[in-house]
Amino acid sequence: MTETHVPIPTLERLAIYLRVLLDAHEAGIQTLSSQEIEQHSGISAAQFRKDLSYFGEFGKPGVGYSVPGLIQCIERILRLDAEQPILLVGAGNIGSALVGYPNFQAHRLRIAAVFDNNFVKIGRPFGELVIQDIARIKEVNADIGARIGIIAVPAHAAQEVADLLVEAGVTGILNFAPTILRVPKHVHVRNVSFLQELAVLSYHATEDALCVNGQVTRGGKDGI
Amino acid sequence: MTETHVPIPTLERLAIYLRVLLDAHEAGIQTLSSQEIEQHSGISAAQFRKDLSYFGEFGKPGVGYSVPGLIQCIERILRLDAEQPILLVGAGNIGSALVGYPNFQAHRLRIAAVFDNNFVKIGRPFGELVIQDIARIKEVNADIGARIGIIAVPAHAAQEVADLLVEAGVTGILNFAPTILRVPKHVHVRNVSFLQELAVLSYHATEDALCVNGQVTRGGKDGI
DNA sequence: GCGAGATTGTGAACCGTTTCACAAATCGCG
DNA sequence: CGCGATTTGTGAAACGGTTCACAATCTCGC
Repeated sequence: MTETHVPIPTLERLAIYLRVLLDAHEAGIQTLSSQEIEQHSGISAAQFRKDLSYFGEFGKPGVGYSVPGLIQCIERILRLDAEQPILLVGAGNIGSALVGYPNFQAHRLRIAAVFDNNFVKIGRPFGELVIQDIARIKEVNADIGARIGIIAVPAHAAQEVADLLVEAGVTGILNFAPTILRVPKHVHVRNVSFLQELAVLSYHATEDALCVNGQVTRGGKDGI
Repeated sequence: MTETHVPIPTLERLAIYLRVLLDAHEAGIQTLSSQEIEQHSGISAAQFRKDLSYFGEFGKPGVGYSVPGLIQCIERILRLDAEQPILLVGAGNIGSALVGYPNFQAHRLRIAAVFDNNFVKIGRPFGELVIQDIARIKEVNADIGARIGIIAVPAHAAQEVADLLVEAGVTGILNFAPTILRVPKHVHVRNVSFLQELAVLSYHATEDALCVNGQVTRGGKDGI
């Protein structure tokens, strides 16, 4: 375990392992081998061990991993051992789904404030929160100290919101708007695009041979 | 361009290019070079050209790519040239956000039916649709012929829904439930996990040195 | 028609992640 | 205690995707 850069895929899988471990813990299981983790997660035992090796040694040869112990370690790695406050921008459909999402709690993720720019919505209740004016986001986050923001606004407003989030001190953005965000190097962005996901599925949906492109694309004098 | 396997990341990017092209088309732009695509998409020009090379030759050296022409080609590749009907299972918060999502239309993706198992919800309107009994999904899809399904139900029900979707003829599943789905080899699954995304951001949120694991994890006689 | 300039398509090099395979560690049982 | 069975942690090999670099192609203007 050399103190090196951790691959993003490893971090993504860490969250999966954590879920498996929490389920096992719920079921009263005390120990799990990498083999058993593979069974429950669909991720190979070797991959699991390699992923953990970026952070240290957590298992016992011949035995496996202590479920509660590993839960604690992964939570610490992912900074989910203390409550992680989150700013949500956009009180629309997606924002609504997020504040109502039941699984955040178990991971100590908490949407601590909701913002919108629509003055009709500002002041209204939203889940257990009240929608606040996006203009006040920096001021509000001075109290909250959130490092993570979620953008759930239309594409045309996303960049502006991103700028505001960064200014408010956020270093990680979960972006639901279908746009490329420009942010400073120290800010991490993760995009969630339903369209992208469905497009990939759409490609696989029909297994017909793809129409050959040569003719179609090289026909007319002005190209494709 | 050898008829080879297309990497998933390439398909994902294809959807991004399509969005950029549609925007450009909207703006009346007729031609775009890979360099300009890079500007708008954040994806390198070389990557763009390589991605397209899996499917044929779509550009003209010295000129670039015809915007309307390339839109048509990518739509055909992604099977978005004809309307792609989709089955949605789960009339909760996430399902609600999806039927209200405005961007599907431009990509010819249409949620053609909504299902739930809650008899209180069945028969109620949901967006422009009416919630139907999940028990009838196979029967209903015999008419619709959808190849794509979306799972927006709690984790404990997800596998059962997946089985029903497969039986109804679906070959691609977009899964919002935090579970590993077991499906036949010919079915493609894509998982969307808010928790996973936020966990990765959470890891980066604090740049403190990670607590060294040696002591913490190897202390007690029963390991971690 | 032809040369200058621009841009594509793609084999080859590169790089990071995944998989493999095995030495080292631990446990249980006689 | 010592041996066999089990499982970890990790270098090394294999793999797959990305980047590079350049020949081939095309346009434009003179």
